[in-house]
Amino acid sequence: MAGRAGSDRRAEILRAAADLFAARGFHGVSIDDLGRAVGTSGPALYRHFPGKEALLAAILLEVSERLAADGKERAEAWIDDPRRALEELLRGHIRFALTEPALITVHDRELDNVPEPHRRRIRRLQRGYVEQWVSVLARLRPEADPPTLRAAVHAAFGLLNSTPHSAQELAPDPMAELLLAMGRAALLAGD
Amino acid sequence: MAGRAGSDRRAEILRAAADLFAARGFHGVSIDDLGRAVGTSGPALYRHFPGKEALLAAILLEVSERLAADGKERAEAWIDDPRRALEELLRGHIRFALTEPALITVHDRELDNVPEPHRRRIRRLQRGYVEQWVSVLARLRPEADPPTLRAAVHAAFGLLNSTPHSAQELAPDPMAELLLAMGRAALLAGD
DNA sequence: CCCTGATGTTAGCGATCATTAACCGCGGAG
DNA sequence: CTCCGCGGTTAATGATCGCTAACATCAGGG
Repeated sequence: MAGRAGSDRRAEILRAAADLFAARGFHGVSIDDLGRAVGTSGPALYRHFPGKEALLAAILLEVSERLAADGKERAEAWIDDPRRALEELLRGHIRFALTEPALITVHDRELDNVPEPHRRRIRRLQRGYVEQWVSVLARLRPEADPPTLRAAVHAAFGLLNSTPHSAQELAPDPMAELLLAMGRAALLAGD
Repeated sequence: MAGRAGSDRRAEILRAAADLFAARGFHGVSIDDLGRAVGTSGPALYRHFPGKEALLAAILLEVSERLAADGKERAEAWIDDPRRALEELLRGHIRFALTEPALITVHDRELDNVPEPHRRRIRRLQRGYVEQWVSVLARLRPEADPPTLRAAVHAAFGLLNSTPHSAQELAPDPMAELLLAMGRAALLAGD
């Protein structure tokens, strides 16, 4: 099945890189490690990406875009039902975290290693995603001020993103239910 | 015994190392960086620690011990009031996370870089700490099975430990209150 | 049939890394 | 006084790093 090998290569490299970066950290993975993970030599990667940092940037950009787009879609679909919108945001994020643990891990650990041209864009996307959650939550908790809501959303992300590290305790399905219940309760906790 | 002066230096090195490891990751910090952070040259550190990995091991061991000991103390002090025991566990962990963000960060990111003799001990301490929480929580939620409780505790740690990354949104005091409310709600969420 | 672009390979370059070696000032005990 | 060990220095070593150079293979179109 060598049919469509060419264009898949880029995605294959990014996936392998995300797994390795998640497991050992950006600086803990060498170019040769990355090449070996896709069955080539190290320098072969320079035919697809200009450098190691570009790999990381591509991973983070794609993740940030997916999260932001998905969040926007869900929030807008339930624009008049914030309770349901929050539920959908939670489900979407949880599904992503359980499906792509490596991406979630890299996404919230390695931003500092992305060089400046791309870092700003990734930050913007991340901030937009957070604000999506904040604006939904603001309608459910009108008494809370925005800084508190932002901190609460960040804390909830910490809860949801912890899955990759604790992983094997539970099967994906009950884990999703557990995270949903905990995330909802945490975000709606008055005090 | 020259205990005081020598051990000041040691503690100073460990603190600087924790800050750097938290900010840039274990592999992102060089021996020269570590030396510079305490006003000496890089190789001077070998007068106090056998190597870079030993620095990390010492940091993680101390943190794990502090958490485990503190958790045990609080849980046993309220052995007959699990509601209060959970409250105390939460407060203790939150205080630690807010007071020592670098230690918390290194503690849950860098275990894989600790070589084997010490890693096992650190893991044992960490597991003991988790079980402390689980056993308190089990009395508050008798219907839940242990794997679910363990996963819930890990998720709660993710929530509490996210502080260092979101940090500057809120002053420490309201942040502590927010985390307490969210952690309590998340852990007690029936479903 | 060759030319060319895409995608590999190995060799090598300069930088940086963790660690060791060799040396030194100094404070306090005998 | 002397000696010696503690805690520092600079220099050097071998490994590894990201990346570039130079070359190879091969498919397809003219």
